[in-house]
Order: sequence, then structure tokens, then C-alpha cells
Amino acid sequence: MTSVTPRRPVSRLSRERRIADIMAAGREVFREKGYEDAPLSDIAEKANVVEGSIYRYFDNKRDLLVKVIEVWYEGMLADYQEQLSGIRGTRNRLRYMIWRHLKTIHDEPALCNLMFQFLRSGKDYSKTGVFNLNRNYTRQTLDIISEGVRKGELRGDVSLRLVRDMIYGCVEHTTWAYLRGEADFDVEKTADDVVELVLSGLQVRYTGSPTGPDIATRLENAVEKLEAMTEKP
Amino acid sequence: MTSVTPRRPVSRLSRERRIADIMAAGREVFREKGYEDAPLSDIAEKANVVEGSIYRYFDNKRDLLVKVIEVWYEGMLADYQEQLSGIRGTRNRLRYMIWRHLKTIHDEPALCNLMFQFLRSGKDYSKTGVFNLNRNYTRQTLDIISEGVRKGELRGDVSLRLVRDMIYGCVEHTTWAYLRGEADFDVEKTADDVVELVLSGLQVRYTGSPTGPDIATRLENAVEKLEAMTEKP
DNA sequence: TGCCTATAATGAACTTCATTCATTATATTT
DNA sequence: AAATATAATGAATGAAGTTCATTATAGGCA
Repeated sequence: MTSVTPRRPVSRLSRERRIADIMAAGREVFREKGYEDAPLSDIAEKANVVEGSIYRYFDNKRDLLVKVIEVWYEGMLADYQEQLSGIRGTRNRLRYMIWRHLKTIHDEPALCNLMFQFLRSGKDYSKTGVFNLNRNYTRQTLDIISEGVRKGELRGDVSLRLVRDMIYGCVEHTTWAYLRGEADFDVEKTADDVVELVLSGLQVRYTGSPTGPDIATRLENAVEKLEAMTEKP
Repeated sequence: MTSVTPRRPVSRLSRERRIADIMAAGREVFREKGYEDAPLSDIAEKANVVEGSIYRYFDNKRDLLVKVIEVWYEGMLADYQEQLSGIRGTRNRLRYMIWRHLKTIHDEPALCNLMFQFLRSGKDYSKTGVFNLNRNYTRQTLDIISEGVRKGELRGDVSLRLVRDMIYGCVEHTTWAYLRGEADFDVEKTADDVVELVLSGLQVRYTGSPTGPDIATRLENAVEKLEAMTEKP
């Protein structure tokens, strides 16, 4: 008696639909298990295909990861420009960019980890779509700073790139423990602290007045508060 | 005719010597190929042992990596305290710490990458020896800042941890492109720039010095902002 | 000196995955 | 209804990490 393993019913979908299914499954499994501990078989099962089928649409496992992250990144950055256009004042705009990055990490630690660990370190990162998305995104931060310099609010004698690296580097370092699942962090407070430290620096300031900011600075801060208020609905 | 594969001559060394050999081979191969692209067979060959022998001394491949990095880290940090004791002044001491970190990355990009990518992201990182080494090392930076605060040179109203994260985060972000093998960076200049930016901040300073707008001008600018706001619908 | 014993070292077997590809099934076109 | 293009399958392949029963050796001991 020869027993034949019954072949699974084959459902033929459109290319687009299959790709969408596989990427959705990929995102889920990668989010749950990371990259190395996520077997392709898990993804295939969740996407209702057989492992081999994944290779019709993706070059390899890493290619799938890259495209998953890419699509996620795109959706995430979709509305930032619109949001930003409603925010006035260098400090507020800078804070928004920092806040946004912190919030993304807080909301999607697993995918951020994947991004940091497997995409950005790869030799091919600068040829990736994510690289360009990121580039355009952080360029916005550079523009905000340039604008601040133009208005005479910020120093023009420091490298813009260094400032950007300081902001994003600080944010990332601050969140490492959270990304390892060890501690939580307060998005709002961290955003406040980072923007304050970047703008004011570590050195004490001798402005003539014995303690605290001088009169003009206090007035300017008051105006920024007004600015922030008028933006709220 | 039965052919027997000749067994390789077995050389019996002391535990310490074998471990040293394997770790030396591991460091070399990891440095050349990274973690995932470094087969254990390469390491075994270079260490003059068979693959299975590695498991007598290390739990698994990752454990070997951790111990390789650990030993490297120890040697690297051996003399920093002595060096630092010869440097006076908050700014100079801070610069030394930053410079040192930059130089390490510049000298050993591959091992640093391994450390950043595979050790620090692991769930078990905070139980690692490297974690503690790093902790003690960066504590030195915190101490320098505390000392600066005590002497009235630095602000005491910002989180020390945040400052530390800003420094090391900035350094790392600045060196990502170099770590990917895309661009070089100037250790000395970067150290100067980072320490300057951390200490002075991004905002312009009105210290009564001739340069920069006077109080009246600044008030006028603030009023113009308000004007601009109220004009918008 | 020559056995004894602890243990260092070996190498084959096992396992888990990623990846390939010849075969089969299905939707669409003719 | 047959032909055709191509989506999908599943078995086979191979690479790499890991395990373990077996074998060989160095150092201690009679």
C-alpha cells in the first residue's frame, strides 16, 4: 500500500496580494522574534504560502526584512511634513522632530531595533530606500537649524551635521535600555530635556544677572509659549 | 578494500593555552568577517582545533564572541585612568574621554561594530562583563561633569546621564559612515567639535559682548513674531 | 620505568534553516 | 475547449551550529 501525502490546495492570488500577505506576515514575525530567530517557515505559514514561494517575490530573507522595514518607514514618515508645517518657532519645531523620533521608538521598539541592528549596519545600507527616506527626514532637522541660524537665534559656527548627530545620537543612546526591554522612558520629558541641552549646552552662562536667564531671553521664551498656544486647536 | 581516513595528530595543550588560541583565532576571524559571516570552521582551523573542541571551552558561538570582545575591551581600557590623572581642567578631561572613544572606533572599526551590533543589542547585555566595564568607564565621564558642576563651571540642572548619552551618542552617530566603510573622519577635529558643542550649546549667547543684537532689537523681533502670528487666519 | 587515570581532542552524526528547482495546478487568453 | 503563461508547491540541497560517544595523551603514581 503506497500512501500519498495529499497536496495542499493551491490558491492563486495576484502578485500584489501575495506580496502584501508575505510582508504583513514578515512584519509580524520579525516584530515578535527579531531577525535571526524568525524562521522563514513561520512567515510562510502565517502568510499561507510555502517557504519556497517567498523566493518568487524576494531575493532572500534579508531582502524581505529590508522591504518590510521600508514600507513601515514610509507609512511612519507620511505625515510629518504636514504636522511640522503647523508648528512655529525654532525650539518648538526642533522639539517636534525629537519628540517624534522618541515616540516612534517607544511605539515600535522591535522594528526600530531591527532597523538599527540589521539595516543601518549593513554594507548596502546607503543604497537602501530606508537610507534615502531617513536622509530626507533628518534633512528637515537641518533645515530647522539653518532657519534658526538665519533668524539669529542659533550659532552659525557649528557643523549642522554634528548637531543632527548629537540630537539623534542622544535620543538613541537614551533609549537603548528600553530597546533591550529593561526600562521605560518618558517621551515628553526626554524630548524637553534633549532640546534644552542641545540649545543651551552644558556650560553655565554669565549674562550679567545673578541667576537665571536675562530679561530678553525670558521675554523670548514667553513669546514662544504664546506661539505654541496659538497652534493648539 | 576498506580505506580508513587517517586521524589527525592530537596535540594536547593546557586549558589556558587552548582558550587563548581559540580566542585569538576568534578575534581575527570576527574582525575580518563579522559575526554571521564567520563560520566556526574558520576559527577552528586558525586555532588548530576541530570545530567540536570549541564547545569544550565556550557554550556557543555567541559566547565566544562575547568573551573575545570582553578581553579586547579590558586591554583597551587598562590605562585610561592613569592617562586621565595627568590631565587637568574640565574641558581637557572631557575632551580626552571623547577623543579616546573616537580613536578606539578609528583603530578598531570592525570590533566596535561587533560590540555595537551584537553585544549591546542582546537581551543579556546588562549581565555581560562588557556592560560593567563600559559602566565603569563612562562613570568617569559622569565624574568629570560632576566635578565641573562642583567647581561652578557647568550647569547642575541637567541630568548627568543625558549628557553622557549625548556625548557618546553623538560620537557614534558621527562615525556610522566610517563604520560602514564609506568615509573617514578626523579624530582630533571631531573631538574638538563635540566638546565645544556639548559645552556651549547651539543657542547664541548674549553676554553683553559687542557682537549680537541688543535687547531692543531682540524685543522688536519678538514682537514681529507675534505680528506674523496674528496675521495668519 | 611503565601502568593508570583524568580529561583534552576528535570526528561523525544531528538539527535547523535558508535556498533552489523541477513539477504541478490554475487563471487567462485564443 | 484547448493552449499558454505563470503562480505555487514540496522535495532536495547544502551550509553551519551543536552534540556526544569514542579515542588519545600527559602527568601522576607505584
